[in-house]
Amino acid sequence: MVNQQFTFAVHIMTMLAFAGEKLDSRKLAASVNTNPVVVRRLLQALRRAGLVATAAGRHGGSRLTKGAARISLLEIYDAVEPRPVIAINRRQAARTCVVSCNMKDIMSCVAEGAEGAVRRHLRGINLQQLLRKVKTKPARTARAR
Amino acid sequence: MVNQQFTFAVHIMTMLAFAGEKLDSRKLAASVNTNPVVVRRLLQALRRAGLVATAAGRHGGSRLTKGAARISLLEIYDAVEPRPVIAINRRQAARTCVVSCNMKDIMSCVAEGAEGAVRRHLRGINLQQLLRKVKTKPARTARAR
DNA sequence: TATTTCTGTAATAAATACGATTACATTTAA
DNA sequence: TTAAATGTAATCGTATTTATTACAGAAATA
Repeated sequence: MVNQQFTFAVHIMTMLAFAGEKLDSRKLAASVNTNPVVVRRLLQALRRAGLVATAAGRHGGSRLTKGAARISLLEIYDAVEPRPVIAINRRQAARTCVVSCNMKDIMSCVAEGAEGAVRRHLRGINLQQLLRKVKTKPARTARAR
Repeated sequence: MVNQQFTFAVHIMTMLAFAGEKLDSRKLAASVNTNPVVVRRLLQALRRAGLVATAAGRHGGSRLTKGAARISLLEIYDAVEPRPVIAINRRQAARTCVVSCNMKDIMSCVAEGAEGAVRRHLRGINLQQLLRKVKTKPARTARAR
């Protein structure tokens, strides 16, 4: 299964931005269609990144710590620390093969470039932009697929 | 387990470019440090993309169909069809939640942008550039990690 | 032509990653 | 004090990925 933590986290953040008030993990989980514990784990990561604040106990829940316009998708991306965009071969190189010995460095360079490209893309998008797309489109127009 | 097909494929292609001659799946597998069958499956994908030609039978093996300078990493990327850079939530949306109903479209847009950024990056790198890095650096200077 | 050495590919096993769930201690409001 | 939340560890089930085995087919060569 593909790692969906980033998607889940963006969904959670969008929900919090849209609601503009404290939401508990049960409500967030219902929207994402997953388990509250999964949401709480992601909220923990978002909290560590300073993006949300959480109140424990009765009537607890989480809210954003700053305005949606000031939160970029890159911040969310870094908060959940997803796997690299391009995985490199982690196993031992074949010592007798020049190519094999150099592949790790070569692919690391390629992977870093790709990672940077994704990061630049995400840095250019903020939560408020996503919010506008939610408000623009009523729920009943949701497409299949 | 993380998908390493792209890394494996680039390694294979770099080997073929470096060798400049037909190599069999056993030799390629030794360099990548994996099983010959894994290599043959990747060669099948590369063959379908027209990047390599394979001879069956005794003294068989694979070689590049064109010069390293004319093969971009994007072609290799497309040949192995890796998973999307950013996975989107595939499950049902919560019909009563406006945000939930819009998230798939919103994230698809974000994911497509990220995919495009990676593709542009890979399009700008060709096999010959990787080859130069191999030739520049002798095997004994390979670093740990 | 028989043998050897490759490839192609299916089938299956093993390792790993991911998300779901259960459980329970802790916190806070009422 | 109780109810309703969070925090977090532990475990399970499933999906994904790679490794391995097995064997049929192809081509070179003795």
